[in-house]
Amino acid sequence: MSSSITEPASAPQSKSARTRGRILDAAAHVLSRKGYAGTRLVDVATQAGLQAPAIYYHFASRDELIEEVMYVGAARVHAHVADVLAALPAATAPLDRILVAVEEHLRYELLISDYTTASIRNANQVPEPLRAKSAAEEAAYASLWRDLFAAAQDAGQLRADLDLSVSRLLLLGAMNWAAEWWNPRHRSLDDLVRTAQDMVRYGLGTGPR
Amino acid sequence: MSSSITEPASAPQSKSARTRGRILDAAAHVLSRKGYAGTRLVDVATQAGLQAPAIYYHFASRDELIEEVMYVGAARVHAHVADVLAALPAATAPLDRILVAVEEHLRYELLISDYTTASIRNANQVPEPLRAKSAAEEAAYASLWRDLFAAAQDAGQLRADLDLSVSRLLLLGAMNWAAEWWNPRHRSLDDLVRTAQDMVRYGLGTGPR
DNA sequence: CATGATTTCGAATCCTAGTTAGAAACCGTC
DNA sequence: GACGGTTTCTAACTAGGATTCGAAATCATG
Repeated sequence: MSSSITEPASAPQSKSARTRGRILDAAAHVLSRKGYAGTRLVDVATQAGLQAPAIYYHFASRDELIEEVMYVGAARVHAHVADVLAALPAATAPLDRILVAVEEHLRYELLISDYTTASIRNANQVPEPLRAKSAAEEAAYASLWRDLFAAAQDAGQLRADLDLSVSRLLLLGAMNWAAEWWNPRHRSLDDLVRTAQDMVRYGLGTGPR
Repeated sequence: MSSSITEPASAPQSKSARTRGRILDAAAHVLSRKGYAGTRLVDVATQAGLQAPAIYYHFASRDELIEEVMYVGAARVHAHVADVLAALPAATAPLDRILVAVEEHLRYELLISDYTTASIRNANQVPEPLRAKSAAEEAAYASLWRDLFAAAQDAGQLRADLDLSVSRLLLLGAMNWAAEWWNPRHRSLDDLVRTAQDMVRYGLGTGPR
């Protein structure tokens, strides 16, 4: 019930809680690949190693399951990036904070979490009622980025004429879209991170080349 | 039958051809919003102003209809951007060509075509067999961009150390993702275009600030 | 190891949506 | 304004998939 952010995959938890977690993982996996309407409980169950009806012991309905995946997806990147930023030395320059956020967002999205790609890809596909919880989370995350940009511009580290809103959305888009093409086998994540950071440094920033 | 790229919405064509076009338009509309599995023929029919079974007079199956939407979506942006580039003075600098391509891709995607957003959003959701035709088209379009980037780097207009492949994909991603958030009511498309171009000019290019 | 609670399963139900068939409506043409 | 072809409709048919139900299996604990 206390569907907090659901521990990534560590806590020893009760038997039931772990099965529940396995179902959520499976749902995230399927949802991120097949989309909202394409997510069948049979597939989720198979992936989780049980039969479809068993899902109903842990979730009231398919929609509730999906709603939670969407929420967890949004909440986790947010929490992860926020944590890393909070751990930074207070003196860290605003632009450097953005660069860190870029790196962490990309790594989390591409390495860790089916949840995040599921929530990203289905943000506009899931029916309204299911979006409430995750939308709030996304808004909060957007806010974090807005603050990062504002701080950087105040510090004169972003071009003064920059449209903060548009450039922020373009940047997030470039990163989110990476899930569509990035492939661990062909590309180094380090290169991707570096290239994205350079796009910020040189494309948005005021520093020297 | 000669499902070429299907005229955007002008040609006087036969009665039948126009209904067929209306169905395709409707399918693109629904597909871009609901995803592959969520695209119901009833919705497509309603949107096109007829009953679901009527669709079968023009298309052999739901999948065939969707396959064509995907193909047309990919083909049209490609054709549009290619045409505009071809009409440019031969002397146009490589970097300027990229800026033009950025502008045209964005305008086409956001203003003209549900097809394009449909094909973009569902590229990874549509089952393999349906992807063949559109995938080929997308590959050709990717190739166009690869050439643009290569030419610009050869001309010394892109940073020499730039990872062409990764930066190209990030740029395309930023643009494709714009369909998820850009709203004609709140944002000016001109601002978006300008900001995206600046990201290229300053973020990837070698020119002066 | 017996017992009650927890968890999962197989079978059945019900609804949705793709598809088909045949009948009507429409359209241009003589 | 009747006729043959074209286009669309209404009324089934069917399969897939969410959900429910009650029985089985599993588990923890005395």
